[in-house]
Amino acid sequence: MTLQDAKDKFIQTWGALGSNWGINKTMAQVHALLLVSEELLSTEDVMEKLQISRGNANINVRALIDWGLIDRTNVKGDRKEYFIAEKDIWKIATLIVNERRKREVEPILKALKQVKDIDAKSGDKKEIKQFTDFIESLEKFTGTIDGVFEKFCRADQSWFTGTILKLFR
Amino acid sequence: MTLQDAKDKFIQTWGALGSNWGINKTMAQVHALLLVSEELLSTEDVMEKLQISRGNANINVRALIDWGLIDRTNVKGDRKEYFIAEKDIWKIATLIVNERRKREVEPILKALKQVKDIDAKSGDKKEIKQFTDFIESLEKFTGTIDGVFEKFCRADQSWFTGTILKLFR
DNA sequence: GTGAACTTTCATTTTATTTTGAAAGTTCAG
DNA sequence: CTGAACTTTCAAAATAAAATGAAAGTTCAC
Repeated sequence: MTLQDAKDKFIQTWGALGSNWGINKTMAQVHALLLVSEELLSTEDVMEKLQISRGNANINVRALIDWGLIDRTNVKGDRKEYFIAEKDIWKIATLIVNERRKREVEPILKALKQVKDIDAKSGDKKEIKQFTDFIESLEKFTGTIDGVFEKFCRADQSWFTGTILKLFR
Repeated sequence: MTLQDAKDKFIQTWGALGSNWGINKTMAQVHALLLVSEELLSTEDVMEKLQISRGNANINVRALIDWGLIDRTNVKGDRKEYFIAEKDIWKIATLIVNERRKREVEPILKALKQVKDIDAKSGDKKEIKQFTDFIESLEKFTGTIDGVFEKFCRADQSWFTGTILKLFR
């Protein structure tokens, strides 16, 4: 396999993986492309290398910027925008985890809270308690896991590898 | 809001959440329905309560059984199959994490391994090293995280709350 | 064995998500 | 200002994913 084949294959694979994780295929592919590119790439370059339309390239590049996974740069004497990816795996992971935390945990907790507001007359007392107990255990669990991930994102890698990993042998 | 409204809303919410996590909407809804049902439900019941077709109900119930999230039971004097959900949040979480680990980590590692087999003549030596170094850091990271989740799944809740949670304050 | 009760399959239809590309918007050197 | 270079938007088209339901398959009491 040539280096180019390997890069292409990596881009395809990363794209497929993205789909399993709620990140769309093209966004993941653009990310992968930038991860394995030495040089800065413009929207034009992304369009050409992945054979996608201008709109599609623009939207996904923008999303990656929102997530903090890539940055805009400028090249002197050129009006085009160029993009570069954060290459440190630890940083990539914390950016992704943090972004999903922000987008998802809040709505979950909000929905669970709403669902606990039940008219006492609407059902058997025991049955209502059973339901609200379940929802509360879900709320508590969600909060706990969220806390762990939040700390994970704020922590630096050495604390994690030094302190945490030992416990997970 | 009546108890029934609350249950319905929970089912809808859980379904929407599922979509964000690579679990299809109906599968998540069937799961939610069984989570908030006191009694055993048959395929027929699931079809009726969620207004879905027999095929759809069957496929998603089967998937939930594969994941270990629900069990089949039999009722004496009735040939129908009835289903019941595991209700302990900790168990639910570990079942899901473990299932996704099994399904996803193996393919990732396999793909990354393949992509490292690069013909040395196909590119600048330094460039090849840069790429394979990156892939290796990804492999290492994936393995580490996988290990953490594996331990998480095997651990019991008290070890987690007692030992781990303290470190994540 | 037989057939009623139940479960599974899968070609077709429906729904949801992504992509396209042309047009509108923005920026800035001259 | 002006217009060329570039970026963003969005309605329509294409693609992908999920649901339907009728038919085929299975099981088991009699």
